[in-house]
Amino acid sequence: MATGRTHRPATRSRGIPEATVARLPLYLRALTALSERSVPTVSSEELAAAAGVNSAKLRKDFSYLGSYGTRGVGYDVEYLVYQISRELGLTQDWPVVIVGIGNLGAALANYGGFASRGFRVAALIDADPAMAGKPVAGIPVQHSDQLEKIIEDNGVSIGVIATPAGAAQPVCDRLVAAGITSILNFAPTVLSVPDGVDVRKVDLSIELQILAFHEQRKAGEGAAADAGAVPLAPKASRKGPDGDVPAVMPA
Amino acid sequence: MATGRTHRPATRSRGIPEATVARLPLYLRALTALSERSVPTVSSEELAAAAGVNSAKLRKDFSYLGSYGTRGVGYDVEYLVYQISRELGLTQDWPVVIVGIGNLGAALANYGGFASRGFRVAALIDADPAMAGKPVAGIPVQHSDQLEKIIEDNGVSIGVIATPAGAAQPVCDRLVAAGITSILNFAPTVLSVPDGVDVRKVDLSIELQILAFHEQRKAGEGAAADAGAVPLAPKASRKGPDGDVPAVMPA
DNA sequence: CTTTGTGAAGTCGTTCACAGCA
DNA sequence: TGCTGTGAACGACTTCACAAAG
Repeated sequence: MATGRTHRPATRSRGIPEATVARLPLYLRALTALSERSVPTVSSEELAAAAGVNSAKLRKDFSYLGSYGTRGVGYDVEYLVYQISRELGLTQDWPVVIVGIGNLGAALANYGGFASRGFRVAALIDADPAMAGKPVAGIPVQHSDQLEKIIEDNGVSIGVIATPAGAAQPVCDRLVAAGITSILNFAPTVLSVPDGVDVRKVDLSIELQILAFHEQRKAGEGAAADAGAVPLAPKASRKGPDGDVPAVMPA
Repeated sequence: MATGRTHRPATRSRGIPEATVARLPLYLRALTALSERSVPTVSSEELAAAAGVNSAKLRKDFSYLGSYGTRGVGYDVEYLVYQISRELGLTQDWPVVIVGIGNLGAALANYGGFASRGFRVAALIDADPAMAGKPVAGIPVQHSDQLEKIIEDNGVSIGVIATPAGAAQPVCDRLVAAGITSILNFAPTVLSVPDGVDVRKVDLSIELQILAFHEQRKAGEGAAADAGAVPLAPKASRKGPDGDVPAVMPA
């Protein structure tokens, strides 16, 4: 995901597998729900069901964090909430900036899931001067001239990019130059960043395309199920220059 | 990802690895950009760079689709665009419904990346009667009473859930009952669905939490780098009931 | 007797490195 | 000669299955 070399391929010490890290927020969510219902303990089986994974995976995941369970009993909910929160770094406050306050940027600014997990929207930044000063989610939008100053003044290390694709790389470069070391990218572009900067991307249309792939398979299931090469090209070459290649993208 | 058993674990025939499927949209995006610049051919090396992966992976991915390249030359851009589009099922039109027209739902309705890839927003649905009739992104919002009818009338098989967490499972159940077989879930809940229904989820706060995890590591890097157990708990048990466990979630 | 924690086995995915074709 | 296509080696993640602990 991250372009930069970061997640210690060497040093082999307390490395939690990436796949495990990606599931910790899931466990935390399930545990928080249990905590709110004042449930004191859970078994790996119950918690796994609530998080949508299987229990062996969950136990192995937790084993990377330490031995936090009690055999024959299960896990103490409050204690686990705390341990996972700490592991994820959520016991501290993370100021974030959102750059690009269009529909998506505004939705992100309004999104409650951030604040409730220790992420504080420190600033909203947009390139459109007409936006400047207008409050979104109660926070006044600032012009991108101020980008560097805002990041330094607030000690921001996480940036969210919600600009159009074309603006994403320049914005990214400025964020990195200003000291940002983690970026969540919603723009449909590959960002290049120096080593030491993490990038994660969320591409809404990619998810739909993956669903479409599987959906297509379902449709062609009753019919010609497994008759070798189903609708594939003539297998060998078909290297006709082009011209008859159907137009796919609606401009 | 999907809760239901779907992706043929047996039958071993033309199975494209899930990891490859997830990258096809990435390649497609890079190829589309090349196509727009009228670039006729690309090498695996160039295309890999544009898509942000390494070239060996890309070649292996393409090998699952067939032999679409020319040794010594590279890949024909237009031809590949077509092949990948077809493989993903994007040569057909996919009507989708978006349920939950809050900030996020509205942003999704306005998102250009859907329409440009064969996804057509067939309807916007919300439970709030006050929203009914109000146009969002040029499409009038319909009340959720109509949900089943809308799905049947439009032959919709893909649904997007952008409701609050509490409403997601009931909405999901209704979508499935009405014939939806693919769901993109933005609500922060685990959805349970019957076999044969695919669910993919996008959780905005999870991505930030993963970034925070790595960010935390970076901070503690210069200091006590690899001194065994860094800040971890007393290793053995610490099973005190609770009470002194720090509060983590700000209510 | 219940449920965790974990070696060992199994599965999936990535990378290497080179044979084969244009 | 240049670049694709792919077995084979490698590494990461998952699942199994059971010993150990409460």
